[in-house]
Amino acid sequence: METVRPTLPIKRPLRRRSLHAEAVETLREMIIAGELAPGVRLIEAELCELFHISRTPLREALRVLEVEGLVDFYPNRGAVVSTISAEEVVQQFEVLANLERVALELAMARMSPADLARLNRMHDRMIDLYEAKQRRECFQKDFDIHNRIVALSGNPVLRDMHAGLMTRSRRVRYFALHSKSRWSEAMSEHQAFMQAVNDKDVQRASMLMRDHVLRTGFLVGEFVSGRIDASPDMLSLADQDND
Amino acid sequence: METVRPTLPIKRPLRRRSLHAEAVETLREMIIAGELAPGVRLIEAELCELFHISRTPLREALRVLEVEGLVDFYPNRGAVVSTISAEEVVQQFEVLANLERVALELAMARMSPADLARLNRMHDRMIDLYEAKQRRECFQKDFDIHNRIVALSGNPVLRDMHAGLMTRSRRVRYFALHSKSRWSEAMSEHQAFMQAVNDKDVQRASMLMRDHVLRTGFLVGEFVSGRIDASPDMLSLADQDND
DNA sequence: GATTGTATGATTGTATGCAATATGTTATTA
DNA sequence: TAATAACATATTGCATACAATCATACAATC
Repeated sequence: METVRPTLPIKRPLRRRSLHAEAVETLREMIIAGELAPGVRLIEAELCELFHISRTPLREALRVLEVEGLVDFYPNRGAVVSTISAEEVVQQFEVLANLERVALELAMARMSPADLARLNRMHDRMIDLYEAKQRRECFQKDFDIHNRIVALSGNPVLRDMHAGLMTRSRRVRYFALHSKSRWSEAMSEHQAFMQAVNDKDVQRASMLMRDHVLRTGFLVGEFVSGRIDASPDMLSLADQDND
Repeated sequence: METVRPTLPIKRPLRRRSLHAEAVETLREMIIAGELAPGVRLIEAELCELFHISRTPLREALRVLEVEGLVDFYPNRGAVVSTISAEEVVQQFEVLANLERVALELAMARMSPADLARLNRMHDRMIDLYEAKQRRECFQKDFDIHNRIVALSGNPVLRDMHAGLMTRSRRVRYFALHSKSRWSEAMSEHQAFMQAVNDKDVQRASMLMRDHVLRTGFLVGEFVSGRIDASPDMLSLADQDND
């Protein structure tokens, strides 16, 4: 029999992360933020200089982003930030909508009363922010609520899949709430499915959730395809930067 | 008006693929086939020698497989073939089941009568193979039917996501049909949802599909966790190799 | 004038070498 | 003897160098 030695609790993350991992993260953020716009060529030498790393870890980072769908490779000609067509946006949101629908079904079956109470608080807080016209914070809370519901599904595979799809569509997602009318519409939809959640009406709640996300996707798709353009109705998130 | 010149048909791919892409594909197949078992250490130098390539493209390949979930990296200590816990199997199948449920809903809304006819033919063929005890072929047809339904959803994003999840779970999936009783049960479930499909009962069909896949996942999970082991009921696919 | 051939520079694809880190073994000390 | 230290080895992380490929410009040809 072996002596049971006390081991260190868990390997401390505290590790200097690898250069390629840093590069992945930074590039991903730059792409999502639009700092690297769709279609932009990613020339290895330039990025190497920017990050002060060599091509080896940089190339590994680009491969990762390729699998994630943020970068397209053209053999022997390099990488570009992937473009998203309106069609693909709609397809992504169709999947996203159904993932969230399923997530809500699972969440309603699994979450505790405390979880539900917290979700209601998040929702109420979002409505407050809406009424206070705190657009940026409201937008963030909306985002948090969706992610929270996915987390409450209790399925990490589902969560990861959802997160991956969100990453790919986040670049264009904020378009959806650029219109005041859509904003209020979205709030109503949230009200509706939260009502169903509290009524324990799984069928109704999950359908309302799906349709809510589908509607968002439809509008984002319209925007991307240029059928909706800047109008007096538009409001920018940027003009809230000074708070 | 321009003269209509005969143009070359379509852009031929005809490109020599890169070493890293070849490595990804080969390694992926080796892992899925179980040739590289879960937990096996992947030492770069060894794989380089095996493939006759240098470490640079090999490392890129490993990064891709990491994102795909087939390989785990331990910083400064290398890569191993990822292991799948019973818990994760169940989670994967829970998502897979719901993706196929959604796929069937969409497919039923979108597919043509010809598509439906073809699906019915595939199903009938599978049943024939089952009754002829052509296990390997029946298994393959089952697989094809599921993939066909996902394709009929008309959503490439959904298709890719499904394919990715299938890749990760395919390593253990064949366990599911190792039992004769499960095999016949699975055929009944196929019969049932195909009946609902032909009845245009979307709700019923999609639920039957989901439950069919969930049940498969449950059994695979039991198998992986060791609660089901080799029994007289088991039948191997291998003993059909000589056909 | 449009097409084809050729040269040049830019960029990617791959191989290799060195430094950093982890693991295992032996020596040392309390 | 148990713990620690010191060293040796194996392996990864990264940087660099070279080869292959592509884009562009310009000359040659019909």
